Amino acid sequence: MRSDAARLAVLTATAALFEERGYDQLTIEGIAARAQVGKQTVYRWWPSKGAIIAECLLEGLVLPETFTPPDTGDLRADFMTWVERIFRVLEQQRGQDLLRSLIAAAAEHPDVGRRLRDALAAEASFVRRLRSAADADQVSPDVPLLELGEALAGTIVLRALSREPIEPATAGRLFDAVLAARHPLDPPR
Amino acid sequence: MRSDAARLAVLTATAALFEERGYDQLTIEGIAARAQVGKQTVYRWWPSKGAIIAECLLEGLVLPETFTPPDTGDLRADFMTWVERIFRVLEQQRGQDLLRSLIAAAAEHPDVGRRLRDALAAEASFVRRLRSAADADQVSPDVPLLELGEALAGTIVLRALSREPIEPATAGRLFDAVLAARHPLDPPR
Amino acid sequence: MRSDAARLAVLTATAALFEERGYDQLTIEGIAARAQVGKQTVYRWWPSKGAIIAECLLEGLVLPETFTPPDTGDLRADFMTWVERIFRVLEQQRGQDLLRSLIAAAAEHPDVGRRLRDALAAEASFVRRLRSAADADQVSPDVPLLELGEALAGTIVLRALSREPIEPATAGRLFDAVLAARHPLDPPR
Amino acid sequence: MRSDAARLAVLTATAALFEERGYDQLTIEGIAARAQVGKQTVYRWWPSKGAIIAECLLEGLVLPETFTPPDTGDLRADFMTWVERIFRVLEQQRGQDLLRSLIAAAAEHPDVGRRLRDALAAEASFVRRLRSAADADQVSPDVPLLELGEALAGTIVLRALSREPIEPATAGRLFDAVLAARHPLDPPR
DNA sequence: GGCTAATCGAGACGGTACGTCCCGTCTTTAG
DNA sequence: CTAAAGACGGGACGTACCGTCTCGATTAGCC
Repeated sequence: MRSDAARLAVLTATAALFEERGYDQLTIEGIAARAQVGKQTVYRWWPSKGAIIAECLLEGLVLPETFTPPDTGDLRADFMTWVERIFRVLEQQRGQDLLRSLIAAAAEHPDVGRRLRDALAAEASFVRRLRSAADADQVSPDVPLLELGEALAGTIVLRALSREPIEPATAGRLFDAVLAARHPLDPPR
Repeated sequence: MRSDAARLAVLTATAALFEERGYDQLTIEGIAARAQVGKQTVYRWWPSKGAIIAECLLEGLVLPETFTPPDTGDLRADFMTWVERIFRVLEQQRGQDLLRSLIAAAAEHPDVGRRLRDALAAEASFVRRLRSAADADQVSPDVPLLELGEALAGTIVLRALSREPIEPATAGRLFDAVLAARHPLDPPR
Repeated sequence: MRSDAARLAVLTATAALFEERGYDQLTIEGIAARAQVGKQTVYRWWPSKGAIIAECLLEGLVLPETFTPPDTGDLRADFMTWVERIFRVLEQQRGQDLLRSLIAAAAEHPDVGRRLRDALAAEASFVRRLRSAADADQVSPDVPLLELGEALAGTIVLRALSREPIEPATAGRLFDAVLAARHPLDPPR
Repeated sequence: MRSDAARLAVLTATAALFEERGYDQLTIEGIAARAQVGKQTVYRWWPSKGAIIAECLLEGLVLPETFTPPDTGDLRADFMTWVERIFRVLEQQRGQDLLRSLIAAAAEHPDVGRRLRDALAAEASFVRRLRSAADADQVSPDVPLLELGEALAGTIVLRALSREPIEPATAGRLFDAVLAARHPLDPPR
C-alpha cells in the first residue's frame, strides 16, 4: 500500500526544485534526496521526472493561480488584464524559465503537454472568459472559442521559446484582429 | 581532415542523429563518434548540443522545406494547403517527434527558439503569404500579420505539445474567425 | 503456512538457489520469494544468509554424501578412492563452484566454517577412516590423525581456491609422503 | 593512455580500505571516492573488486612480508619459527579477518586464489625453505615438497575458516608426522 | 622545403545521474 | 492474530555522458 507521506514529500520537493532550478536541472536523485525518500520509492510510482511534474501541475503545486482571467463584463479589458498578468510573470527571468521548463517537460511527457494546454488554453484560462462572453451574447456564437484560446496561448508559448517579449500593444492588436469584428464592441444598446 | 570537413561532418551527423533519436537522446559523444571527429573538436566550435541544432536549422539540415506555403492567389486555399502539408508531417509519429524535439531544443537554447519562430511564424512561413496578400490588397492593411502568423504557428506548437490532433475543419474555422471578416472573402471575382 | 513448514521451505529454497547460483548470488529476498514466505519470516529466524546455509549444511541439504570414504581394509586404496570421488565432483565446474561458494560462506560466517571443517576434515570424513585404521593397528598410534586430515582437506580447499586441478598422482605422492613411512601396511620390503 | 597516478591511487586506497574494513565491506564506490578517482576509471581497468585486490597482492600492498620463513640450517626450528610468525598474525582478530577476507576474495576471483596459493604455499613461502633443505640433502629427494607446502598452508586456511586456533604443539606434531621420518638430519641418533 | 605551431582523432580523466537490485525495518491485509 | 506480501529509507551496483585534459600524428603557413 502506497504511503501518502512519501507521495506528498516527493511532489513538494519536485515543485520546489523545479521552481528553483528548472526542468532540466531537475534530477530524480535530487528529488529523492530533498524529499528524504528512497530513489526506489520514486521509481515505484512515477516512470519519469516528467510524470512527477505532471502530477504537480494537477495538484496545483506549480503554476500560479494568477493565470485565470477576471470577468468584469468588458471582454477586451478582461483580456488585456489577463495578458498583462501573464506578462508580469513572463517579464521576470524566473517566469520565463518556468514556462520554458514546462514546455520542455511537455515536449517529452504527454501528460504534461495536456495539462499545460488545459491550463493555458482550455477551461482554466481565458477560454472560460470567452465562453461566458459568448453565453452573454457579447460574442457572435460562431466564433471558435477553443481555437482562439489556443491561438492566444500558442502565441505566448512561441514568444517564450523565441525569447521575444510581447508588448501590450501587440496583445491589443491581436485581440482586435481576432475578435473586434466579431463582438459588438461597445455593447450596442 | 581539415576544419571545414569536420564542421560539416558534425552537422550532418547531428542532423541524422536528431532525426533518428530525437533531441534528448542526442549526445555530444554520439555526435563526435558518428562524425568521426574528436570530442574536443566539437567543443571547440559549439558550446552545447543546442547550438549545433541551431546551426543545423540555419543550414536547412533539419526542417523540411514543405513548410513554405504556395501562392495561388486564393488566400484561404493557400492557407488550407499549407496547414494540410504541415499536418501530413505531424500526423506521422516521426513528424510529431521531430517538432517536439525542436521545441525541447528551443526551450533550452535561445538560438533554436529564434530559428523555430522564424521558420514557423515569420518570413519563411505563412506570414510571407499573408504579406503578399496584404500587398495585393486582398487583406485589410491593419491586420497584424506577424501576430496572426504567430497565433497560427502557436496553435500548431500547442497541439504538438498536447498531442491533440488538428483536423482540417479546425484549421478552417480558425482561419475564418481570424481573417474572414478582414479580407473581401472570395475575391470579388 | 505454519512455522515448521516455513522453516523447511526456506531451507530447501536456500539449498536449491545455492546450488543453482552460488553463495554470493544468494539473496534473502530471493529465498523468501522462492520459499513463498514473507521476508520477515526469514529475518525472524535467521540473522543472515550465512546462518541459513549453515543450517542447510547441518541438515545435509547441501553437501553430497559422497564425501565419506569407503573402508575396504586397504588404507591407501581407500584414500585414493576417497580422493577420486572428491575429484570427480571437483572436476565439474558445478562442483568447484559449490565448494568455493561454501568457502566464501565460511569466510564470512563462523558456523559455516565450522561445519565445513567438520564435513571435510573431521569425523565425517577421511579422518574417521584413519581412526579406524589406527584402531586396527594399521597406522602407528602417534600419527596425528586430525592434523593429517586437516592437511589433506586443506590441500583440497587451497586447490579449489587457486583453480589448480589435483591429479591422482599428486594425491598418491602426498599420501605416501605423509603416511607411507608410518604405517606398515604397504608390503614391508 | 593509462594514468599511473590513478592506478596507484586506486591500489593504495583499496589496500587501505581492505585492511580497515575487510573484503566484503569493500566497495568500488568507496575505493573510487577514497582514491579521488571517477568510478568509471576503476571499471575501465579492473573488472571487479577481486581483481583490484589481486593486483594489490601482486604489488605487495596487502600481505605482510613476515610470511617468508628464516633459513638457519635447522629445518624444524625454521618451520616452527615460520608457523609461530603466522600465528602471531592470526592470533589477532585483525590478522584472521585479513586472511578470511583474502579467502573470500579468492573464492570469487581466480587471480586472487592463485596469488594466495603462491604466497602461502609456493615459492614465496615455506616451500622455498623446504627446497633449500632438499638441495642441501637434508631432506630425502622424493619428498613432494610442493604438496607438503600446500598441506601446511591448507591447514592454516582451514583453521582460519573454522576459527579453530592452532597451537604450536599441533604444528610440531604435524611437522613431525610429515617430515620427521624423511629427513635424517635431526635425529642423528 | 623545412620547421613549428596549431589542429586533428582518439580517448582517459574526475564527476554526476541514471535506473536496478537488495538490504533490514515497518505496515497493511487476508485467511 | 499471524504471516504473506510488499512499501519504506538507504546504499551500492555498473553504465552513459558530461566537459576538461593529455596524447601522438598530421598538416599549414611562415621563415
